[in-house]
Amino acid sequence: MAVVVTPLRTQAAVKPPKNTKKENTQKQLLFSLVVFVVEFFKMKHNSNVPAFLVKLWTLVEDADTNEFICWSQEGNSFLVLDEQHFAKEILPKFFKHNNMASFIRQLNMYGFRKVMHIDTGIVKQERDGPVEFQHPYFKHGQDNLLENIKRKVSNTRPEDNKIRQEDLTKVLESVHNVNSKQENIDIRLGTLKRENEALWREIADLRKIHVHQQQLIKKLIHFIFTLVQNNRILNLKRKRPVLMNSNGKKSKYIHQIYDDKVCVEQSSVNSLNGVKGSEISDDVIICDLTESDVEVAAEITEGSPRAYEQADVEIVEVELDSCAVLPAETEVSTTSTDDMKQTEAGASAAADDSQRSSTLDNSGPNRSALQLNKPSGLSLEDPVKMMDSILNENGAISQNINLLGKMELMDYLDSIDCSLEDFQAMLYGKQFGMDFDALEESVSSKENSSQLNRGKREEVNPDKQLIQYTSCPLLAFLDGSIPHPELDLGSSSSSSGSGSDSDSSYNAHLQPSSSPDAHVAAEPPSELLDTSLESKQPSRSSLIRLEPLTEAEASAETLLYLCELSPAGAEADATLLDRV
Amino acid sequence: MAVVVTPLRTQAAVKPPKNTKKENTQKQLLFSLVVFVVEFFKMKHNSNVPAFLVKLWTLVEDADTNEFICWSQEGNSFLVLDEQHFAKEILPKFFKHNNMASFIRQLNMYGFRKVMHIDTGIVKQERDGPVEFQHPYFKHGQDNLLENIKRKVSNTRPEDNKIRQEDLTKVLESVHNVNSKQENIDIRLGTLKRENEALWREIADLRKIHVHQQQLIKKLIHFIFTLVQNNRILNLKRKRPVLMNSNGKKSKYIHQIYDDKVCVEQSSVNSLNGVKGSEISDDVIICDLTESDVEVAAEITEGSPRAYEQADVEIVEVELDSCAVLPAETEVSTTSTDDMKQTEAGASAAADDSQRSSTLDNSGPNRSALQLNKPSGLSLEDPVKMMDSILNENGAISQNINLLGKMELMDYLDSIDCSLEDFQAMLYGKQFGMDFDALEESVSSKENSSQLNRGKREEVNPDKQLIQYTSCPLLAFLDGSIPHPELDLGSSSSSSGSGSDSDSSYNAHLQPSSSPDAHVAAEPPSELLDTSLESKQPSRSSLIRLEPLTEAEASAETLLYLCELSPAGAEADATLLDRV
DNA sequence: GGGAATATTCCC
DNA sequence: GGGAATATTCCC
Repeated sequence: MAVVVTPLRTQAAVKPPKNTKKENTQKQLLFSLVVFVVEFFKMKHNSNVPAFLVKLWTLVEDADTNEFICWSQEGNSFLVLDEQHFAKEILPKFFKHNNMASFIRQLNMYGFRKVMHIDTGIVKQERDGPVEFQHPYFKHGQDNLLENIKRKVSNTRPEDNKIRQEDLTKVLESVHNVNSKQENIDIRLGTLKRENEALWREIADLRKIHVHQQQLIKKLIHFIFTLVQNNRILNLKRKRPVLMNSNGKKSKYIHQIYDDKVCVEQSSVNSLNGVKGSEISDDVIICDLTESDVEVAAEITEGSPRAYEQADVEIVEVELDSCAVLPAETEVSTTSTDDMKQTEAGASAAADDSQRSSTLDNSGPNRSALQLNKPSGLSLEDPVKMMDSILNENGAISQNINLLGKMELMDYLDSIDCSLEDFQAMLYGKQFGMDFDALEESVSSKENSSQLNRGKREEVNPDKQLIQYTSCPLLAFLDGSIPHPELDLGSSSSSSGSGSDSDSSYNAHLQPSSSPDAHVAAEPPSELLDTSLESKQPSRSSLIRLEPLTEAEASAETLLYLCELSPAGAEADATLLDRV
Repeated sequence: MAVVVTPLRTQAAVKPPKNTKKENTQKQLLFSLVVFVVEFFKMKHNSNVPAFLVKLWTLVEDADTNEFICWSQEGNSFLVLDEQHFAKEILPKFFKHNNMASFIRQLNMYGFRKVMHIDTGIVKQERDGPVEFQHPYFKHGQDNLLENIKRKVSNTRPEDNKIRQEDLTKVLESVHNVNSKQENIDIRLGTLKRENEALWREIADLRKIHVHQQQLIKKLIHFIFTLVQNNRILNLKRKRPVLMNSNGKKSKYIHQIYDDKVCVEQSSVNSLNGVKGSEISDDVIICDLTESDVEVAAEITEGSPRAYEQADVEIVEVELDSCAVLPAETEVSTTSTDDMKQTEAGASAAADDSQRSSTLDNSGPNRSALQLNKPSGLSLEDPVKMMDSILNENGAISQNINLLGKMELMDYLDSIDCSLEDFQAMLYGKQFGMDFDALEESVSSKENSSQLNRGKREEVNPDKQLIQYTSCPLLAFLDGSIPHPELDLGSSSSSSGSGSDSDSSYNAHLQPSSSPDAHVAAEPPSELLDTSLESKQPSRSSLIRLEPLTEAEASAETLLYLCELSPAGAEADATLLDRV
């Protein structure tokens, strides 16, 4: 199959045809003219106006083709009059095709719009009728505007890219958001972790304190129990010989105790003599005593035993702070109870028939004393008063004591006195060899973490501040129980009382709930610690080392042992208790 | 300017030219043939082989053009022999141009490669020499392969898109990663938050316990102090009349105390008689006593005061667990000390000249007793032994007691006995009205959070389990101090002792450090709580309500007050202490 | 009118 | 050889 195609065409664009044989003279001339026009135009406007626009401009301007294509009347659009002939005869002279569609496609490509005539537009859409195209920058006589006409760059791709770009931007934006969120969360996580560690540390501290305190309480109560036992043995000794000496009172008390209740009856109020001033709060009457008053009182108390008129007994109680005698500020509290308790089955059975021969009364009508008046039932009262009342109940029981040998009694009293003083001295003598630097360090680290908490973000409740507790319950106790260290230090001569914080300061930290609310775990910590942020707990190490360690250190270490009783020790203790 | 271009060209592609005037017959024929070939080819292969490939195939196959373009010898490539003539004479018949460059551009566009001849390639690159092109699917006689030849789609855009797509995929991937990370972190954050809340709750609990315990300790020691004071007053009363009765021993002790130390000297070891069995641990000798032994001992103790041969004194101490007399299991410990302490300046000054008339000894060579041998200095010893020693020191002081009026002494002893028994009854009588359901609830919530901890991620240390402490220190104390509830319940007749956990179980939870290590805060919690995870703390509420509340509840509430002393109450207490 | 593939040209 | 702009064709 031999196919020979002879296209007789010209280069419509810039370059002259190379060695085209058999081109006739006319065509070569026309071609040269087109080339010249395009090149001239480009030179004239010094711009890269696309070949299509130059050719179109030339075509419309050319008067020779006005019967097929020409300017409109106003000169802002052009008309194609004979579409068929224009495509087949005119187009090939300028373009590489003879298709009106391709020509229109190019027009559209450069932003030309077909001018729609309202009258003819919809009705006839006449075939072979003239078609009109316009472009804002394609105007008669203004070829300088041509350079503003831009061919549409493939509409899809850039738009697509733009959309993609926008998507990408959004995605990147969200990534950045997520990243910053994550950083925030990381920071919070770190803060929480640090807080958690601090919490665990504090819990460890508190647990140790708890154990210490438990052991201490155990020992204290054990101590008291032992006193009771000693007392009981003495009671046994003194009660057996006097079984027949009965007035019915003793057995009554024993029955009361058998019912295993404590029933404190109304106390009697004694008159006050020689009292310089008094504070009255509820049932408590507190009297200021001068030194002479105390001496008078002591002399009165020193007097020989006198007859006790009342069925209920009263006893003088002198409270002394930290083993020091402060004559000018001595409080003497007096109360009376008629209650007695007996918990020991065997002893009570043995003592069932024993009687109380008489009641003792150490307080006279002219005694200088503080008096505590207890309400009946003694429930739900001020604990201080309660404790005082318990203490004062001691006086209510001193009945059958005269049946015991005087030597034995004095022996026992002295033994109690001695051991109590030992104990007291140990408590106030010296503090423990705790590592207070470590405590301070932990305090400062907690402060750092709290600063982090405040500086960074919400949700970290600044109220959730950690409070450094002293890891030694006895220390804390002393802090709470010695209101005025200077007074204490100045007055205590026998015990090396360590300086300590004021009671109020400590309480401000602890924020103890003032009501006996049982819902301990239900309360959010922030409520518990509302005001604890403001007050800073002063370092205790300086207080601890105020006085050099002396021989009393041995006692201190002993007490430390009391507080840090090992499980083995506790079990040994339990075994002891078990076998008693 | 009139430009007339007359392109004489043919439609190289499919469609026949429409109404092209002045096309000669030959050209129309050729055009028809090309169209036929292309359409025939498409029909034959039923595929859309691009026009360029069909035209090229036709051109190479056509024998008439073999002098310009033809197959190679092997038939897997084609040769363009006369490039100049081929471009100007042959190309226009098939394409809309007469440029060899455009032809080669199309070849490259479809993946054709120029065949480089090694001998001629670099050396001459001869002009007008034949050029050879090949394509794997452009082979002589195999037109069916043509459909495998694909025009390169604009390399830039799809690649660009592909790259963009890859980037987008990566970005989305990272976003997903970040999101999942964030979810994980959120979970951990939630876990940490819950843990934190639990920790805060526990800290609140522990702080309350701490406060409770502190108040309890305060009250206990206050109680003991008051006993001391009472004792001291009695001592004052009994000592003043006997100032001249001196043997020098008393002043020695007073001086020791003035140096504010506790110095316990070596105790004497007494012989053991009538002992059924003995446990020896360190310095402690624990003896099992039969009931008859105790009775014997009691009878011996009940005997009339005898002469005390030793300078140091010994006293019998009987420890009883929870107020119950267990005659078969009574432990009697005996120690001797020569130490006495006096912390009260005024009292000591007044008593400076007082003397110890004699020493008391309750232990005979044939006494059935437990004996505690204390080392000198009594430092760093077992706290149990320490406490025992303190208690036993009570015996060391019972000297001048016989100088006091017998009535007074008995009165005081009974008062102490009564108050102690009251206290004891209160401790064992009834527990507080705490909200134990709330406690249990918090326990279960903590278990939930711990399960979360284990199920989710690393870093959440499973050892960091929270332990529910009883919020009542006295409860905890009772738990720890009553090893065998059934024994206790069975034996204690007077006090309503509440059932409790065994001592060992409780200790397993607390994990108290067995060494007096002062670095409390430095230890990680996991070490503290190593074994505490496994054991579950049984609910205490059932134990608490074992017995209905009786009249003793009043005492219990009183003790509750003791434990929950309000700051105001503490200050009132402090004021009292201050003024004493 | 315009999307899309191919074609042609221009340029590196 | 190939990127890129423009041109042409095809198609919706």
